[in-house]
Amino acid sequence: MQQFLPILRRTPLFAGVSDADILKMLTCLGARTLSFEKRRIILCEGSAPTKMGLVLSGTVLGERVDRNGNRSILWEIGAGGLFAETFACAEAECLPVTMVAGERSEVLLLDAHHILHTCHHHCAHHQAMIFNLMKELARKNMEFHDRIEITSRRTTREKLLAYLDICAQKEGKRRFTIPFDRQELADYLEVDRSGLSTEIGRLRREGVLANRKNEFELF
Amino acid sequence: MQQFLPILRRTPLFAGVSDADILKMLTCLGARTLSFEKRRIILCEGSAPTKMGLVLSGTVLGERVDRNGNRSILWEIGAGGLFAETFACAEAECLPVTMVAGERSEVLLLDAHHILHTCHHHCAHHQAMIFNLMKELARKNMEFHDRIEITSRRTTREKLLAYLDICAQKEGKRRFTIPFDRQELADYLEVDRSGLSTEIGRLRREGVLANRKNEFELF
DNA sequence: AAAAATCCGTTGAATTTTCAACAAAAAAGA
DNA sequence: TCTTTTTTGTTGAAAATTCAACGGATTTTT
Repeated sequence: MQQFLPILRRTPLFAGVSDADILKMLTCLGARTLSFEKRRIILCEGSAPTKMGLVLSGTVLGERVDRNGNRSILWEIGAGGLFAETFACAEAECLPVTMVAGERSEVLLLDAHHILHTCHHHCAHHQAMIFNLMKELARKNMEFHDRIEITSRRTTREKLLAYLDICAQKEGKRRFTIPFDRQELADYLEVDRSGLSTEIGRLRREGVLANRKNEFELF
Repeated sequence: MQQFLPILRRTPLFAGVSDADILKMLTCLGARTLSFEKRRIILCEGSAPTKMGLVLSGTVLGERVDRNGNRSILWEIGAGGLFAETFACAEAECLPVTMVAGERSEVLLLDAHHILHTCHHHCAHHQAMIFNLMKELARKNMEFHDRIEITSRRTTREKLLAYLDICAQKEGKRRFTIPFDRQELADYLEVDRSGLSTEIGRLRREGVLANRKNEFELF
């Protein structure tokens, strides 16, 4: 596990915990690392949320598919990010989403039970971890607001512009690369892919933006 | 505050705390009760999230309005429910939503600072409260999934049916009363009000459901 | 380097939503 | 009770989305 310490240190879950203690806690939490190829399922909708995950490398997508086959992407989680912590903390009956690797990725899976129910060895850190989890849950909750800011718009054009605005804001530049391909972007915005392509073309012709593949620039 | 104990006891924030301790904590948390007429703003978008709220009676709606004047309703919170805890816990810069009274309501406002940063008097309960908050944040987070299950659908008809299905499931009956009027329901589903009315009429004619005002029955 | 698979942009037709306006019904107020 | 206000249902026209299909471009695999 040693090799992952640089990432684990910067993780919300272990904020303020020393390296030595992180390693101790990992065994206590039943941590194990796993690798996944692109598109492979990490946690499957309907399964019991007994584990939460931590992205060591690559990216993980949270998605769901409705009966009509429309996929929605809920999160895109990069290295250092947590996933499935919500369902573990809520002690939900079954996962309402599927977590898949967005690219070749390594993840750490932790036993949720050991996080929620105090153990005897590391109680001092346990309280810190609960606090960290609370902060992280609040942050995740806020993230939904960005998504609602986007998906509540009525037209493809407005959704796309709202999304790009938020990206530019987060990046601090008017030029940035988005982490989605076209289909994934459509599934994140909850619109039709072809309509999205059309709209991007239109905005480009209107001089509102420029793009080459996933690299966008707003004018 | 005595008169509100029956509600406060059943509140997620004070789960497992004795009546006497609840009362002690209320003063520690700078609690004060306020009354609001229907439609009155309780917390305003853009203000600093220094307080979180607890519904003592009535209902509170969380909403936001985009530049085109489309309102989205994010939550409908009944007696005993918490609100604005996310922004307090995330220590956000400003509120991204507005909380308004859905009807004549009484609410308790608590200083967020005192919840996140330990005080000397009630540390034992403080830890319990952090844990309760974590659970509540996770639950709120899960609630978003119901809303996404609804708003990710592409048509008004599908959104409405998804919503009614979830209502029926929660209620455990095929007959139930929804907490929204037509405009509010449209703003929750993020569709056009007139289109929603048309769709309800169509579903009624097709024999899929029956309704009288806000009382629905699914067949 | 060639072949296969995937991704992306475009198009047109069908479906659906939105918007504005209006009237009936219901609720609130005088 | 009567009046006023608010809510709800309807309609038709304009706008937007979805869907299916296709070809070219790019990437991956062999």
